[in-house]
Amino acid sequence: MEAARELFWEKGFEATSLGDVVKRAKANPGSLYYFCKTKEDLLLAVLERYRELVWPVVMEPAFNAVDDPMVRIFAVLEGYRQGLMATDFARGCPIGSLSLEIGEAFPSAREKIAANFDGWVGWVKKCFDEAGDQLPPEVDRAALARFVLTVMEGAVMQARAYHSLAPFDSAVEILRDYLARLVTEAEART
Amino acid sequence: MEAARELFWEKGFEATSLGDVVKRAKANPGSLYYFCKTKEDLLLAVLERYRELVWPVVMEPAFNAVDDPMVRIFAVLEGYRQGLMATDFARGCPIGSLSLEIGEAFPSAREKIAANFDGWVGWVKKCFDEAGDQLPPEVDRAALARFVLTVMEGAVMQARAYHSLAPFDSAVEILRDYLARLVTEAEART
DNA sequence: GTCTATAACTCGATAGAC
DNA sequence: GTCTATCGAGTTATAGAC
Repeated sequence: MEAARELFWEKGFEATSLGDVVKRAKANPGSLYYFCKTKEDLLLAVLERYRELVWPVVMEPAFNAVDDPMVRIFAVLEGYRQGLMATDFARGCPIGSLSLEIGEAFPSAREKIAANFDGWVGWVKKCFDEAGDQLPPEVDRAALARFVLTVMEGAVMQARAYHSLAPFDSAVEILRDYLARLVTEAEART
Repeated sequence: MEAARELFWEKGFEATSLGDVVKRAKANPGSLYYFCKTKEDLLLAVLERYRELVWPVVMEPAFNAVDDPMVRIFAVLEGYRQGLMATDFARGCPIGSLSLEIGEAFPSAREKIAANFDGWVGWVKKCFDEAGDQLPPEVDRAALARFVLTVMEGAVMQARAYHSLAPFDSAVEILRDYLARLVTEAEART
């Protein structure tokens, strides 16, 4: 299962054969079949696993490291930046990649992907909620949190295509500028 | 070739077999092989074709329909919105999808994907350049144009995952708010 | 529950006649 | 240049012994 998660991340779903999975897991085809009837089931299990991992792997480090909730957002994004660097752009956001690859092929997988996005966005929304009156009251915290995900996914995609952190950094910088303008506006209001 | 382009768009690269391609094209395996030795060659040809299509398909309609370069940006984004609706979220940005699916598998394809992104961003940058002093002078037009691509890709990804235009519309709305703030700042400066 | 062996099929790629 | 036929490898999935 962990082997499947790694391989889907590295090579994608279709490009990973069940043979690859059993080989990586040092198991046998029969054992895989015992736990998981089809490749689609394996994908669903992997997506469920990712949902459990988003807090300990992506969010918790940022929440522990940074008190200011508005700054914490950028610690989360910095995590993805580190991931890109550590893998030499070979791996970005596994959910984003699977999202576009799966498309309409497996509706149940698509739902689990949406659930993964919801979980991610939920944590970021918590930050914006916690920020309180640092943001103007009329700003939609949920929409803003989703926008952070939007920017992260688009930025990771381009960084991988170019093998360069420049598109990622420049996107984060513009997001930072936008949030700073919102904060400035909230301050001017008081 | 056109058949391959459609199928890579609909199902992705790995999920499309050369058999699918010859069937869609009503051709024979031998003919495909005559023009294109490998599946990777076919992918490169498709990506090259996309580079030619970005102006007539994506940009030209928006450039013809809208004079104001800052408004034109949103006509481009509206085109993607229409595409999502017309295909019931089955197809988004073909380059974005191929980008994440290919990853490191085919370096030459990765370069062509980056070239596609460059082309797209180039047209949007033209709009910002044309906007002149509607934007503050210190704003980096190239980075801002790339940010529009970032937002579009992230927004299309989520719209497809949720089968809903809401994440797309909300991202575009926030982008619109950001650009409006830049314009307001430029006006205040004069 | 885990192993070996393999069925049933599809894949990309190609040879050789026309 | 386009056809038919097919190779050999790799695919998902499974049966049946241990």
